[in-house]
Amino acid sequence: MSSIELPCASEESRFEQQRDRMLRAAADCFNQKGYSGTSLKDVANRLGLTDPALYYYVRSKEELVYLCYLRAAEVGREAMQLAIDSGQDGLDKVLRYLRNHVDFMVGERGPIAIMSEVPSLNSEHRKEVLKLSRKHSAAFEALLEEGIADGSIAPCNVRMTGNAIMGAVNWIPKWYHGDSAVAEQIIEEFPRILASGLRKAQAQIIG
Amino acid sequence: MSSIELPCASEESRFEQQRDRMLRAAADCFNQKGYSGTSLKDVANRLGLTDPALYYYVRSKEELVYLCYLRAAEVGREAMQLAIDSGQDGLDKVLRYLRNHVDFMVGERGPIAIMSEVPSLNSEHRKEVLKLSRKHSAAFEALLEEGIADGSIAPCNVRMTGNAIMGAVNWIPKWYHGDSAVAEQIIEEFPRILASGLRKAQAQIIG
DNA sequence: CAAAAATTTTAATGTAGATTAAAATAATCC
DNA sequence: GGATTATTTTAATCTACATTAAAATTTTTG
Repeated sequence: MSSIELPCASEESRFEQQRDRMLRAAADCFNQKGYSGTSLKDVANRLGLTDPALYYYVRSKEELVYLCYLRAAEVGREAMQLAIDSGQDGLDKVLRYLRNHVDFMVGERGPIAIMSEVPSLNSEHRKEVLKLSRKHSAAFEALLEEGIADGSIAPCNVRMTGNAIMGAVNWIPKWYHGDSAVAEQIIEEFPRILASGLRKAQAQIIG
Repeated sequence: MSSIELPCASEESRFEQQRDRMLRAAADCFNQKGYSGTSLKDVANRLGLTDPALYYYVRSKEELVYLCYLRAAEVGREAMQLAIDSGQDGLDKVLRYLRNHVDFMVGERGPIAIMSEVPSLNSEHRKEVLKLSRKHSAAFEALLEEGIADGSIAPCNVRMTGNAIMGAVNWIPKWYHGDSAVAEQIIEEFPRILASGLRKAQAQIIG
């Protein structure tokens, strides 16, 4: 109730916004130049800042990486939740999750940092990130189980299958560099290939 | 012409052997502790050496990484060649390649370094590694094309499909840590899932 | 517009870890 | 076994960042 602009919940504070810009710049640097190849200066410069300015937003480079990974985990979680909420059967949810996640990665939520340097996080941060990561894997495996139970997905080793698919997804930032035409191809082809596989359907005897 | 033991081609020199041990130790460290998280001391200690000893085998840490990546590329190339030589149709070659590559990664040729830090290589090394990498991708895509042509693989966007599958494979060292029971599961499940996909085969009308 | 708070800068410090040099040990060879 | 070569070590640099401190600027607010 007012003409006064209070930093209401719906509108992020300038601080939050800047910090998010920073995290995305950092994610982009890490993905493109590698972790050891990107200095705080690189990240700062991309924002038109000088390196010490970043310390207004994070305590350390370690925390910068940590926050990038938290952000990555959060995006994955959202993609998952959306899929769970809107999907029909197990397979449909899996495919929706894939589409959502890829959509986020290559779209306005990206870039998202590849979690290549989890081991260099400090013990506390590492534990938390690993926990989120495992939780996400478990959720994905649960979708697979669901699909197997409801008959939409063929029986499989869900652990390995999950690893395979998550690997394909996690690797995307390695080769995707912002070309939106390619983004569409990813979104089109990934769910298709993972759902149907390479093998050409044959006229087959159903046992 | 002699009873003198020349370091013949078939038997690697002690130097070569030690160097290879070093590269594998380094790959393992990089995969497990991350690039920035592993110092030369870490690698050296794992071999029962002290850090400066490594400089007898490589000029620099950069070269160490470079050699790890060359080795990774070579293993991939061998897996590919083996598959090309022994496979029947396109799909069969693809699956053999997958099996071979995974076999190597988790077996006596491993561990193999994830190529996470290509961007931190110097310009010359980076170019060479990228060239090998692209060559390998191209070879894989060629197998897909072959399969599509001979009818063993369903038509697809080979670029994206290749990226997806290579991603799944490249990510393995992130979560595989030497458990041989798991190794068997990988070898069993990866080719299956990538060939057949998630979807449960339905009784279908063949168009 | 002045004062307070927020944000960024310039300049200085610190340090881990890569690298080098020189010496020591171990292996090889005649 | 003594000399030569190969390998590793200890001890000493060197440097690229990350980080901190203090000052300057910009933004907000009453």
